[in-house]
Parts: sequence; C-alpha cells; structure tokens
Amino acid sequence: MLSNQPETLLATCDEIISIFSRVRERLIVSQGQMMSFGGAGIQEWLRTSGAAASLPPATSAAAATTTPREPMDLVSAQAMLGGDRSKFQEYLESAKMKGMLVEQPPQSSSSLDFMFRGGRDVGEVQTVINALDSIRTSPPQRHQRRRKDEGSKVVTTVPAPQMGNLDLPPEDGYTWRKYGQKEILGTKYPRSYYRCTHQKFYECPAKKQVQRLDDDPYMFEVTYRGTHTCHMSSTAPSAPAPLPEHTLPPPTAAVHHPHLSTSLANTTNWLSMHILQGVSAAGTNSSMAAGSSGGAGPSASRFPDCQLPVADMADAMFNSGSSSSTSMDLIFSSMDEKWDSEVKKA
DNA sequence: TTTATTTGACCACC
DNA sequence: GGTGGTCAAATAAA
Repeated sequence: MLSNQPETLLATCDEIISIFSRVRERLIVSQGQMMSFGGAGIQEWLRTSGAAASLPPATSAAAATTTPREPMDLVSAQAMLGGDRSKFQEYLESAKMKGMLVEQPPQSSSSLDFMFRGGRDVGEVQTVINALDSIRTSPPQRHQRRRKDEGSKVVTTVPAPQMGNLDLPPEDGYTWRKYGQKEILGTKYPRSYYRCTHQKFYECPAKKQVQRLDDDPYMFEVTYRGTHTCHMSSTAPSAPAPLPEHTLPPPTAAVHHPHLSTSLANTTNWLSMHILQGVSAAGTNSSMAAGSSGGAGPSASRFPDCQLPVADMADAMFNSGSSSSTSMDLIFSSMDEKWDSEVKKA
C-alpha cells in the first residue's frame, strides 16, 4: 500500500531511523547496566529500563490464565542462572526480601522449600525449584555428555500435517533444530531429536523427540523436555499455535510462562509503542506530521489507509521467525516490483 | 558464506 | 554389553 505513497514511505523510513537511533543511544547508555545483569542482558534491561511498564497486557491465551504479574521475572532469573549462579541466588534472596518468595514448612514435598506467595502458577514455582536444584548440584563438566534428562517430560500425540512435507512434525509454535536421529529398538520408524533453535544464544534447554507411531504412521508421538528460556522464539509470539493445554509440560511449556510465550510479541509491541510515541513526538516539531491530530492515535490519523504501518514494519522485521523469505523481502517486494516495472518503462 | 541436516561415533545408564 | 541420547564432522541447502 505504501508503494502508492512514496512520500509517506520516506517519512516512515525517517521515523524508523530516528526511533532506532534513539534505541541505539539507550542501548549505549545502558550498556554498563546490561553488563551488570550477567546473562539477563537485554531482557533485564528492557524490564528495568521501563520497557516493562510499557508492555501491553499479555495477549496469549496462556498469559490470560495466569495471575497478574509481580516484578519477579523468572526468565531473567533463569538467564542469570545460566550466566552467574551467585547472581541468581542474590536474585532469589531479593525476591524473598520483597516477600515474593516465602519459605515453606519442612513438610513441603518440593525438593526445596520455597514457594511463591499467592496465586502463582505451578510452572513458575517449579521453575524456581528446578533452578535452585541446579544450584545445589554441581554443573556438568565441559564436554561431558550429560545423563539423560530426568526432568519433567510430557508426551503428546499429534497428527501429521495434511499437506506439505509429511515427514515433518506439525508446527508447535517454536523453532527447532534437529540434532540427531536414531533407530529405536522395536519401532518401525526412527526417532528424531530436536533442540531449541536458540539453544546457544539463550542457553535454552528445551528439547523434543518426535517419533512416528508404528500403528499409525500419520500420527507423531512428540516428547517435550526442558524449559524454553529463549525470548526470541521466532514463531511463538505472534502465532503461538499452542499445544492443547493438557498436553503441555507443566514447567516446560511456554504456556506457563507468559513472559516466555509472549515476550517477543511484547517486545515488538513495546517497540511499536515507542515508535508510535516517537511518531507523536516527532509530529510536534516536524512538518512531516502535518495533519496529525487527535483520533485513535497518531499513526491512525496519519495513515488512514494503512493501519499502523510503522508498527507493522517492526512486526514484520522482528517477528518473522525462520521463514525462508526474509522480512525485508516481504516489506519491499512490492516496491521492487513497482520499481522494476518503472525502470523497464523508462 | 552461513546455516541446517545427516550420520557415525561416543558416552551414560540400565 | 545393549540401548538411547548427544556430539560433531561431513554434507547439503539457501
């Protein structure tokens, strides 16, 4: 649509540049602060720099099932755990001091005697317990192959896709990277092993095993293990495609962690909001914004024909996932076509 | 050139 | 020693 409005497109690009410049400045200013958060990085920075306050309510069904958020951020906590155990312990101590964590009576069945105060879902509590457990146990040595994951696992059966590559398991909202395949004794079909695509960058331990059923080749048995700690699951945020609730691993599925399942959406929305704020701010001292007034919002009034174009661009740029076609291609393909046709005419 | 997949080998567990 | 889970080099694909 923007291809018919080159001036608007130019203005939009300028706005994007302006906003990103401001984001960059904030990143530089906050660099030292980010470093102090160990593994939490930008997640923690976003949270503490006021971004969280700007976050819209979580949009996923999963988030809707949880209680209102308190400042406790287990995602950051887990990230800290990955980067610095002592920091994570400090974090938990801090949480206790703030009354967000309370010690449980000795008869607690949990391996560690902590529990969230009021209204916490089991997944989060379990996450803390797991984290604390891992503090108590010595970390595996480098290059040592770890024992089979004894953590929780959930086995679910899903139908094969009706179209496309029937050998692939259906989408579950996350991006996975295959790291192995094995013939399993007593089964007709091999078992495939997947880990989260973001395992390295986010130390995301989530894994899944996929095996075709012997008696029904059009069904897959999918076993999930581990907790998604990645904030950048490329397909989950905007298209959660959640598993049936009863099939989700209690502490492992994103559905139990609103910050996980919606984090990118939130971040993108946050960015979009700031972009819109930037548009609004720019409009006060820029002739570009002439005609902007009132209405549902600055962008809505400025772009009557295309709703929230800047936000859409941001969504397209940051929310594209592992699609084979790039987001920029998506954005500019129509422009390219128009450009090419006009070049040919000339 | 980068990223993902394949596959044989290695290793922990039973 | 057998089995399942993971690693990592080789290979393929984008």
